[in-house]
Amino acid sequence: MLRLSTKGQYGVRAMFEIARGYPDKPISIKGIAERQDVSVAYLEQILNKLKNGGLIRSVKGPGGGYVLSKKPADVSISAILNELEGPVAITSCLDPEEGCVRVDGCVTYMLWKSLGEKIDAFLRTVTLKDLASGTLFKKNLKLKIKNSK
Amino acid sequence: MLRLSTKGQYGVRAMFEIARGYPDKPISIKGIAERQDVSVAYLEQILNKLKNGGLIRSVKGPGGGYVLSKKPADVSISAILNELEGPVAITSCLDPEEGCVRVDGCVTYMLWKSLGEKIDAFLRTVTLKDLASGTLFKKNLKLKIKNSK
DNA sequence: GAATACTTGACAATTTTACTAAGGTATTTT
DNA sequence: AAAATACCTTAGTAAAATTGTCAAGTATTC
Ligand code: FES
Ligand code: FES
Repeated sequence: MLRLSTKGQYGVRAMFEIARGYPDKPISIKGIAERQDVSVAYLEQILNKLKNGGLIRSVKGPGGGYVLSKKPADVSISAILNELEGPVAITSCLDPEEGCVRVDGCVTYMLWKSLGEKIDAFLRTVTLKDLASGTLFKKNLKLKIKNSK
Repeated sequence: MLRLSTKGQYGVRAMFEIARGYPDKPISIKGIAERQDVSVAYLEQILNKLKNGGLIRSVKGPGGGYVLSKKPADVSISAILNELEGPVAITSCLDPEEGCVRVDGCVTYMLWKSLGEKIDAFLRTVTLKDLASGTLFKKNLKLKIKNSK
């Protein structure tokens, strides 16, 4: 359950590739497609959204591609997914564009709200730099050791 | 993003209703349907799964319904969702029934794995008793006060 | 002007979701 | 025994979302 769409997944992987060229080497869609095994046409869609969201900028012509707008340490996974799929909203009741008439007195409202906040809080702490440096793996390892004690 | 299906949502709300009859008052599908605004036919499907998973047992005949197998404090949201929709698996790569050939060297694998673990850890801490007592709201409130300090 | 590479919008196949329908079984009450 | 209550099980289905593809652009460089 709670599956993330491929668009979100591919988007993060594409952003990781683009981060590798920061700050001055544009990364082409073709290059990303090859290294991450995703079709060029699909990536076009995804990168376009990220560009409109201001996370990356594009360089046309030969040698062109995409470049990160901010340094990798300042681009969180939350920001990427937010642009591609909107904010975390476990239920339609929590979606700013939908809402729910039962909110008052609904026993599960706070549950899904809290969960959503926890998820986003985590995603805000992880950046493209973390992906590149493997920080996440180390963090996770530390947690496990702590828990098994 | 990361929407939970209505099946999972309704399932939790149904379990909350059933918890109210614990330990000896069976709650009928019809009653749940009325109080939670969900169709009887759909609930039948959902409760059947929960029954097969051993979370509830059924009492047939007039005055019958469903009863929790364990006390509310011992039934976590994680257990309910697990039965209805399987374990948390942010990507197909993390799904025990699917997997992924790219796992080695994939920079996002640990990211989705960690997120999934965090989500499940949270859902394991929340029980039906918490829903009924509003514990969650208080917990959340405390967190907010702490963070705003 | 030829090659490279991003841009945009439409569209189609597939899968998942969110149910409905219908007939059956078990239990209790009268 | 019969009627009423309530769970049990499978099948089907319409709508929505997902997961892409396709084609015809525009801009830049060499
Ligand atoms: S059903 Fe919408 S808030 Fe609970
Ligand atoms: S793509 Fe499957 S593990 Fe990264």
